[in-house]
Amino acid sequence: MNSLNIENAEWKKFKHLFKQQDIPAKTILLNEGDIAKHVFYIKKGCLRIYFNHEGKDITFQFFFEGESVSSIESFRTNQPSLFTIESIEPCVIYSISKRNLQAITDTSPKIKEQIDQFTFERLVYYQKLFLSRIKNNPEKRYLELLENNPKIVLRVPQHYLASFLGITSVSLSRIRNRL
Amino acid sequence: MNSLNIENAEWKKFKHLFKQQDIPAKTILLNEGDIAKHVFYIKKGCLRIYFNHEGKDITFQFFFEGESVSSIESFRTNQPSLFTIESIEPCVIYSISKRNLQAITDTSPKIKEQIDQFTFERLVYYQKLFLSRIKNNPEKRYLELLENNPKIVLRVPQHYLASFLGITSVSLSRIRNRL
DNA sequence: AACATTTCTTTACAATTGTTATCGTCCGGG
DNA sequence: CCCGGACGATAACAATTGTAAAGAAATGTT
Repeated sequence: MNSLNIENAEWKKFKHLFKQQDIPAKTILLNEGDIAKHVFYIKKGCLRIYFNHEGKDITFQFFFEGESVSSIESFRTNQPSLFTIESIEPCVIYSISKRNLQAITDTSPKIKEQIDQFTFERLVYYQKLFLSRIKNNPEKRYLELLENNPKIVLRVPQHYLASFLGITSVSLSRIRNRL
Repeated sequence: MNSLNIENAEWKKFKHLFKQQDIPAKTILLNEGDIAKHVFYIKKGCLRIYFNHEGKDITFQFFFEGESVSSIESFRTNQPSLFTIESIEPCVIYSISKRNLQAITDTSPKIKEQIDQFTFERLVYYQKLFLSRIKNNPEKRYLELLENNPKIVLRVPQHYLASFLGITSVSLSRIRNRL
């Protein structure tokens, strides 16, 4: 899910079009309000995406090794991104420009197909997140996350996690305490 | 948004592949757990999609005239649908089978492109719903809905609306009373 | 090593929501 | 025309969450 594995044979042909970036923690790769012009692939480390709401940062997704990240709708529509992409840990990132990715999809229908599939999987992912919000209260969402994505719980600072779960870190503390 | 307008020139060529259905209120077009084999276009009326959670129906989207509906991920992946599609009012529906839609997309790259765009727009829609859940409390979500989609508020029974907003109908009553 | 910053926990209080139940209204079927 | 079910409003109480503040623990920096 949400993986666009660029480390297979089909992609290797285009490896020269990717630029490697070694970045420290808390580096911003895309700012909320800017137009996305790159797609990022995480070779090592983890990222979060968040937006500012009434002065507070709200984190709403995490990404790890082997996953690709972009403000997919900004990238595609040239509208300002709704969120910021930032590293949580020091990372090794492969980035590709829109122009170069376009060159690839024009050359390889197979890769275009992969990207459409990637887009589709994000649809399903957001649908599931949305359903999880509707179905469950914060405590259940936390337990669900523990079961389905323990690595997120283990690896990510707790206040980001709380934000992701839609609660305050105070409330998350209480939930953990109850269990 | 979420519109796949099948009433333009490109689609008219394939009109014979659609079947018209006149259905009363509370008719189920697709059952949760079944595999979606049709896409529905609403000529008249409105539909909701919902799933059962611990004995209760949870409504999570409404559709009106001019919109297309399917369990898009079930349709595409042949997995059981996560939700039921049901009419709220008496409706006139045009439905098309997967087989026939396949025939169309194989013939018309333009329509394939439209469907990919439709899929993409649903991605953005779910993302926005998800963000709305994160950002706003139920009262704000209600006000946001009033502003952005007043027709939903006016046209849909209140307990479906409450379910959609992620609250009980009791709580929605209170919110309306406060305003 | 010492200091500053960030992160996490805890407490007390206020506000919101859920639950359960009752009651009134509306609408459609018999 | 009456009756039953669906729908919406309201009340009382319990449970959960948010807010604000303070302090402890962990982390990073110089």
